[in-house]
Amino acid sequence: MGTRNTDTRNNQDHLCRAFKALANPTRLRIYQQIRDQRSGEVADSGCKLVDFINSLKVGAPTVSHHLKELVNAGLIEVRRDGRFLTCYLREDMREELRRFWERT
Amino acid sequence: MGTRNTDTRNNQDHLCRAFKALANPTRLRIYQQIRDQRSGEVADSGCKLVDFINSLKVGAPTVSHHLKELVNAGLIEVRRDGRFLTCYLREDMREELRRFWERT
DNA sequence: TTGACAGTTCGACAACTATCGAACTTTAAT
DNA sequence: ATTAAAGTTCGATAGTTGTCGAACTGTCAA
Repeated sequence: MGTRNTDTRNNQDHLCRAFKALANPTRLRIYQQIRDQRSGEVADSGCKLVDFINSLKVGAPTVSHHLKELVNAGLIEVRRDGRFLTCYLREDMREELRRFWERT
Repeated sequence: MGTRNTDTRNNQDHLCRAFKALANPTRLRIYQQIRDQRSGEVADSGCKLVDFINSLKVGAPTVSHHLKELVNAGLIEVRRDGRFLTCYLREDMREELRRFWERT
């Protein structure tokens, strides 16, 4: 014992937190944009946070907050690139979620 | 115009509502149980609501509420079968979500 | 028809969330 | 050194959500 169904339970929480992060329209948009911009012409391009702030209709503090939620859920990661924050997709998480929705 | 990006937008909302429905541990459990019990030995078996009420650690009103959320999100459907409510997975929705997580 | 079980509706309440403006920090350009 | 832009932190507020108990509505079996 000790291990019990810890794996299953953690996995549940894991998935649940991911779904929660995507359960908000603004965050879902941000996530999709990061996902879709990846594999653009410039390799390793990513999305700049400032572009989200300028394009979305919510303020900078709100975008900052949402981004943190996505990071905490393990869906994306953020790196400083000169003056800007750039967002990258976490492929491992994406793969995990893909597996959840796989056909039986 | 008229059509605009209505499709994309609706799709967004659609997905968002699905993720929201799965963003709660109890609801995620219910969904997974329905999904996993489907294709059991007895064809068209489904899960009875009463079993959820007895196995989960939340009360009947709460289970009732959660089930409605899953139905409203289009993830499952519910039919009366004699004295019991039985839950079935909505394969169309599952397919839509599978596509969302597909590899690029 | 009565009783028991299955499930819903309602009102309440605590906890959580999205958003904002204001004030702050950090980074780089001049 | 100044300045400007990028981003964060804080406190407040309005709205949403999960849960419950109590009271209600079926639905079947005896």
